[in-house]
Amino acid sequence: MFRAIADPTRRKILDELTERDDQTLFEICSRLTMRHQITSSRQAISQHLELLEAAGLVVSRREGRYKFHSINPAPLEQIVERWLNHRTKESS
Amino acid sequence: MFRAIADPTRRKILDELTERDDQTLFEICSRLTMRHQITSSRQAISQHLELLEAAGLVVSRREGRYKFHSINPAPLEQIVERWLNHRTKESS
DNA sequence: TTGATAGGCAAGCTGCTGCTTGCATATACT
DNA sequence: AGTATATGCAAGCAGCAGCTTGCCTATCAA
Repeated sequence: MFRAIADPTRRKILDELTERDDQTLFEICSRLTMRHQITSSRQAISQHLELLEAAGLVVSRREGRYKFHSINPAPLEQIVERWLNHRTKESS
Repeated sequence: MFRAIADPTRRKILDELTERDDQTLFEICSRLTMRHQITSSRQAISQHLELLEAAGLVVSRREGRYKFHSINPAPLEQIVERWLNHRTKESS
């Protein structure tokens, strides 16, 4: 999970999914190319998505030949709990 | 900064500094060895601390031949701002 | 001044990460 | 059935990250 957000391309993917949910691999690819000048191949992005999904940061939903991806920022709360919530302790 | 927390040893260092501030390199080394079974050399930990300091997550204070390290979790707020604060917007 | 302690610098090695390439599978359309 | 589209699998490769090793500097104590 920490490794997942260590890569700049993967962070851009999370940004993209934050802005717009339910995107397919090809949508993400084209939007990354258009708006972030990322020239990676489809397979590269696919592998990034696999890793993000394994980290629990992305959830996917299959629909026919399409696979829609959405962001799940919940695992990131670990960071808050671990290092940021030591003075302002609230309900988790 | 994201790369800084991608390494498990560096995360342990942050944990250690969260628990107890103002530690020297040797203190951190011995505590990592004792309590977390980390067998890395002094130089390895030194390099980790350099990276953490470059990321702004650790601040240091020189005192004679000692160098005291403390945690600064502020940069981690970026993560909250970027992906977690999109529904509950509060003053930071 | 000499020795011991705390830390810094730099080169070299190894394993892993991210990427590409090539092929395979599955679904939809006609 | 045949073709196009959307995605998956796996091998191979280049670059870098983390570690070690060896030596150097600086401060303190005797």
